[in-house]
Amino acid sequence: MAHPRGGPERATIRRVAEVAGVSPSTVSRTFSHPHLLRPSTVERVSSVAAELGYVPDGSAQALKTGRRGVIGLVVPDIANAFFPPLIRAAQTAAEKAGLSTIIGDGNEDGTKEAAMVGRLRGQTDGIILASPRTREPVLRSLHEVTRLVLVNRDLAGVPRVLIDSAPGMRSCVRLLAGAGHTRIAYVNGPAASWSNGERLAAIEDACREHGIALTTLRARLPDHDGGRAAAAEVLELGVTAAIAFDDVLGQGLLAGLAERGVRVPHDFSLTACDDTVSATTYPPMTTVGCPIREAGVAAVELLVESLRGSDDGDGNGDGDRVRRLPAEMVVRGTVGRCRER
Amino acid sequence: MAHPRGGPERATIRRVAEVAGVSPSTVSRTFSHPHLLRPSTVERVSSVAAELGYVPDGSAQALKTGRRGVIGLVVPDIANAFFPPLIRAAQTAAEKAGLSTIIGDGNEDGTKEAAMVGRLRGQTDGIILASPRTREPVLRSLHEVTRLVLVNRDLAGVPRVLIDSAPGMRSCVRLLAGAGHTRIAYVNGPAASWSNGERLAAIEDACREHGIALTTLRARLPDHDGGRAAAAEVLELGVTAAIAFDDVLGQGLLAGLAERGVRVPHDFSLTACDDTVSATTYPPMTTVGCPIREAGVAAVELLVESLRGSDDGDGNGDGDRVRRLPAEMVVRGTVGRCRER
DNA sequence: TTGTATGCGTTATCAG
DNA sequence: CTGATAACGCATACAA
Repeated sequence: MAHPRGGPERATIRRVAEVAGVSPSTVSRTFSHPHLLRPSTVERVSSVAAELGYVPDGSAQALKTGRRGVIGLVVPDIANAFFPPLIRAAQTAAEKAGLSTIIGDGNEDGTKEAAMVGRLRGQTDGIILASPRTREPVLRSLHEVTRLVLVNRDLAGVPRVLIDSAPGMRSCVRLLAGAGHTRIAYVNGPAASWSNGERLAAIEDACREHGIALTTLRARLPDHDGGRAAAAEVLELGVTAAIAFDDVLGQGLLAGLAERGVRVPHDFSLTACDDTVSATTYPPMTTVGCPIREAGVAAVELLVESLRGSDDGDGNGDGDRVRRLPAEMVVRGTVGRCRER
Repeated sequence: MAHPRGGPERATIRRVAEVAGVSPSTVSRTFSHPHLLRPSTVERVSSVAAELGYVPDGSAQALKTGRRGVIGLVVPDIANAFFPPLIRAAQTAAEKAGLSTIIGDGNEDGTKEAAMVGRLRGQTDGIILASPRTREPVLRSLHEVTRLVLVNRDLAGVPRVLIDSAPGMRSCVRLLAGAGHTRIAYVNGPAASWSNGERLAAIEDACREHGIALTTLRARLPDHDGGRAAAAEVLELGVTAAIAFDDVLGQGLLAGLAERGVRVPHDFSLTACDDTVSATTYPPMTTVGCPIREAGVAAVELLVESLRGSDDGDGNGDGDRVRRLPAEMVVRGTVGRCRER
């Protein structure tokens, strides 16, 4: 009915030109450079175009101009609560720059991730890789052939935005120290995660400074169930507080503790990182508020810069472009005074 | 460094042909129809292409073939926990069909949503609209000019997949009735939501059947805080159980009840819908497990069918394509025997 | 099995 | 301010 056969007959620039009684160039200019045309012409052509349901064919535009108007955004796992806000912010920022966003899911797998980038290369103007699991040399060779921006991966020479969770992590340790805790545990995140390394280092450092004994462990999987299972292990350690790699793990820990009758923050203290779900736990969780949205926007900005930088023949912009965004602690309700158990 | 100026010099099919000592069409066939070529030729061309970092230009392919290899997926809010799993599943299914996915965020705004679709129209082969907030006539006119698939919106004539939460909702009412509850409340979701209407109707029906008195209310906003605030209101109603439109609202309710010292399920019973976060609440929430991933896959399948249907000149497929996916109750720990308060 | 020629829809360049 | 023309990179019909 709507599409009798062969799909909707897409109106072309030529058809609009015919009906409007102008040349194809004029139709083109109506959409790309209306300021070069007499207002009345723009008006007339526009209305004809609307009537015919004409939309410029992106493929043809891309072929001619070399700009596809599409960027790629590859994340390890769309369903991980960390990424949707980032995606949303990036997508909005990109749209403002007239860019659409293709999402790629790397499935927490560096190889798949790299393959995605390879695929996307032919359909996009540039790609943002968030928390890439890809190995460094591969990442570098990808950067040779595509405009790349990294999020939370520190690779000199590649434009990148880094969320610096160290200050927030230090604050957490300080908060725990102030509450009298002297033995705490850190529950690690994914091994391939740059952020995990950074967080661990900051915590180790702060613990040294405050004379706190730190034990580290790794959940079976860095997800909710992993955290829940890790609760038992944490309790056996004889610590009075724990810091989780991220909110998901923290929330799992919280559930695991509740299941075992351990009341937070009365009997045990807990902090996490990211502020993705900690406002919705009960009790609300003290965490480190990562500027996830800002990171998404910054990544798009870097990419857009890089895109523009290649429009003029000038090859500047050689500076090592990095944007560091500090993450600060958000105090909620999961830290209490130390009580020996 | 990597991109001296003018960006990475993209290798073209012609350049590969030169280096490999074959004609451009042979290079083309190497990628599109390798079976038409002598294996040794494919081998040689492939290696040259790899060396040069050649990737077929999507825009040129699209222009020539009329197939862009990209579909659009527009959702009201990427950050809403309901959509990431759907996006992920759809994206994976699309990839298997050789399609990339552009995500659009409609910002819970029908007008923006429609504008997004208009924009995406020129860059995609078809668009999936999940839980569209767009008004029916607009949706219909969009369908005139683009291949469209709807999720959770029942518009005759437009291919659509509908998650039927009615059976699950009925089960919830039955479960509550069995536990002795005779007065319950339903906390509504977004007014423009088709799903909310369906759920409410099913609950009303089941309550009649079981002789349960139903009160309905609407949270300020259908989010976590809205649910938390609604807890007070629900308690004043004098009901002994509540059903929330979705998990997010339910989780908020759970938090609000906990804050007021009401223990779930001992003092009060609660169920929700979607199964997005209810496995991670404490206690884990009894809910209705919507086949979100299946819906995403089904939507892609419908779209792919529709895409293929227009390849051959045959204009069949006029049947009203609908896929209904039943949602069943998932029992967890938030329903207990009725205890008058 | 491979090469040659043409055109997809658009925009940039150049004339007028 | 507007029109004619060529070319973007590729896939295909046709020729060899």
